[in-house]
Amino acid sequence: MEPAFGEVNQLGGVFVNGRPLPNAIRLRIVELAQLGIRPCDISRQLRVSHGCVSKILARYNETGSILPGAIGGSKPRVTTPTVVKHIRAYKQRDPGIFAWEIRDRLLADGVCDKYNVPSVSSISRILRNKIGNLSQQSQYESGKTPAHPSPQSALQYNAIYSYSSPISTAGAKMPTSPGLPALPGHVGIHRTWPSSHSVSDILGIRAIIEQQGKLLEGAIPISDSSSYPTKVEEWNSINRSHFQSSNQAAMNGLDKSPLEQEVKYTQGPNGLPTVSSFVSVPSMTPYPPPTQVSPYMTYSAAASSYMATHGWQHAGGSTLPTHSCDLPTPLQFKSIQATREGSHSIAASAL
DNA sequence: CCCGTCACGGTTGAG
DNA sequence: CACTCAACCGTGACG
Repeated sequence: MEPAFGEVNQLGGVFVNGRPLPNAIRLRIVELAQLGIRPCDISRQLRVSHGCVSKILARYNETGSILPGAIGGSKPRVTTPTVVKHIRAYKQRDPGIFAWEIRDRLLADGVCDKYNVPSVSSISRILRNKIGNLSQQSQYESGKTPAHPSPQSALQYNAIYSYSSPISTAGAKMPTSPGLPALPGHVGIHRTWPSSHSVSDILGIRAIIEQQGKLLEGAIPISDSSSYPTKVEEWNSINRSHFQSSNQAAMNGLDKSPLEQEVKYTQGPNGLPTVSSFVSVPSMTPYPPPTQVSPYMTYSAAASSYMATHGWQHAGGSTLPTHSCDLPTPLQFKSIQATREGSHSIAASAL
């Protein structure tokens, strides 16, 4: 059973044991690091354990992704990507082929041996679930190896992060940033948008996306586990929230990260999105005053409301994994950098 | 003091 | 449908 509230770590930050940090915080960790802020200061400022900061940054440098890995589930035992690929090939070559024939062929072609060959029923299920729609790539195809990312998830990550990066700071700072991973090619952002009905088009943010520049692409897990099967309902809700929040984006102005709008949405999944309480807060509290407890406070009117109503807490149900935050305005970043000189001053000022 | 690493107690979800 | 279990999580402590 999942706790309704998170726990508080030594630094006063709120976390939920066993669950990933909100994407917004992960993103912020990377952003701060790219601004040259030391991990230990990031740790203090965001009240995330340094081990965690270290891990997230290490992963980011390695994979280019700020996202947590795929939790749970099990790897396919017999229906490995290779097997699926072969089955698909057989089926394409001979659409009328029977499952038992496929089984025989897998054995004959040496794809499987008698120990790991899928049962006829498994093959049927594969045919039904993974190959029934031949236009749809097998989600497992690339597994966790940084091979080719599924366009779908790339799209979805784009939808989140492109949109959420602090535009001005990212654009200005990123290009020569050292921590930035070398990204394969220059994969255009909208290359991954499937159609003209993409979110960016609808929201009219393409221009923004293009301005985003490097950080944006850095934040997109182009080469990492993005191809890992992603929970569809998450993306549904994300996209939903984007649609839903589109007017708010226009309404709220520049400093409002879209992720915030997602929270607005997720904050009231069962009722009305609690927009009003949200909108006013971030601009008032750039960083938590000393008395406040959690960095999450920054993201919502109160930690309790954040924790209590946040969708990601729900076990089993359709989770809304993206979390939002008010990404620091350029101003805030400047102040951070200004205090950068003394290593303690940041923590002091942030706390 | 900083930071990489890892045991730990936890959650998740495909099989 | 309940269960299993290997994946991942962040914290906290150690070196």
